[in-house]
Amino acid sequence: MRQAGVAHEREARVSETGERPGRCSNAGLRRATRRLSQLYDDAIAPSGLRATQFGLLVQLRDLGTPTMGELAEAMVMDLSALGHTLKPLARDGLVTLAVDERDRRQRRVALTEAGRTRLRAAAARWREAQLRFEAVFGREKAAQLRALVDEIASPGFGEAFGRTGD
Amino acid sequence: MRQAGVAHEREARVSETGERPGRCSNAGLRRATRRLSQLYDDAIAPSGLRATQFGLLVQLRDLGTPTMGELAEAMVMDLSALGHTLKPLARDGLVTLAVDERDRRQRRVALTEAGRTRLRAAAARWREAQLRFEAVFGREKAAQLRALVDEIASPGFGEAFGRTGD
DNA sequence: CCGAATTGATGGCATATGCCAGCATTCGTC
DNA sequence: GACGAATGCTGGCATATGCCATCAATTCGG
Repeated sequence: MRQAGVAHEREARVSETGERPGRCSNAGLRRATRRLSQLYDDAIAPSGLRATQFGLLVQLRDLGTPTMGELAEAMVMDLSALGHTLKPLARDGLVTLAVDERDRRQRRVALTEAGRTRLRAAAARWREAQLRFEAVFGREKAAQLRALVDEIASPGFGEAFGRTGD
Repeated sequence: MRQAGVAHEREARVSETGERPGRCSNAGLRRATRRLSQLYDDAIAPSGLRATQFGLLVQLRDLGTPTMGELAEAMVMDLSALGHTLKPLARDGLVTLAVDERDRRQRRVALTEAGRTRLRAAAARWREAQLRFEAVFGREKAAQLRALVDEIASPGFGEAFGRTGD
């Protein structure tokens, strides 16, 4: 029952245009992400992968042998962040980085056999977590949520918002 | 490097029960969070706060002088993670940690005047980002999204999902 | 009141993420 | 073909997060 009565205090000062923003979408998303990551992590951890790493490997499997840049874009992740994130996976022999001979600036990322094996093991646990989530939250709402976040993650959204950096 | 026969494999093995989980909700949420955090960060950064810190300070303002545990729960954050996150804020004099005299195990977190000032400055920028997000994404969908993530972040959800750790 | 169990927070370690400053490589141009 | 601009990635630094081991303080039994 805690955070029920705090909503009104900051409504007062946003009256000129009538545009009253709701609570922070970003903060809400982060909270939900922390919770959900913990739930998926608990489920996947025994396989030796974090939920985040699992997601990365899935994306990698789907893309084949993308360059770091391509993978970063697909993950909606900063290039350097991707590099850091790949390090423990490379160290453990789940992925490899290889210079692209066509363009030696680029690195091609690839799943190793060990990576595929690990991914399969994690996938079984992931599926349980996913089904459980959909059961508890509701398949309908889960689908709605995915549609909404996918739109935000889509390349077009960033530009529409006014990204100047790309 | 073989990669044939990878795409269909996950379709094939989920037929027994007919429950075919969709794409990973967790991964989707993370992608969206990265994107949105970047957008809010870009907007808020000039005030000297990260979007995450801003959210934390807002929560702190709303709670008053909670203990670390209370604040962590409200943020859906691990207690130690909260401790780490507070460190730069305390270092910069935006928040204080004080032993609770009633129970000396507990630390009470509080916003300093500098913290309130910084928060106000950031809030102006936040509001622009928030309005822009709602304009681009749609107020309706933004509201839907917040409702969905708030439910996931709510205390009840974690338990319903089968939290064993609490 | 003492010692054991419990609770609240910290410190160490590891991953997750992002920004910026290089470095290497390629591309374009003259 | 040399040179400067553009591109792709790595490394250093800082925050974001979480787990576990530990320490400190409180509570509980007896």
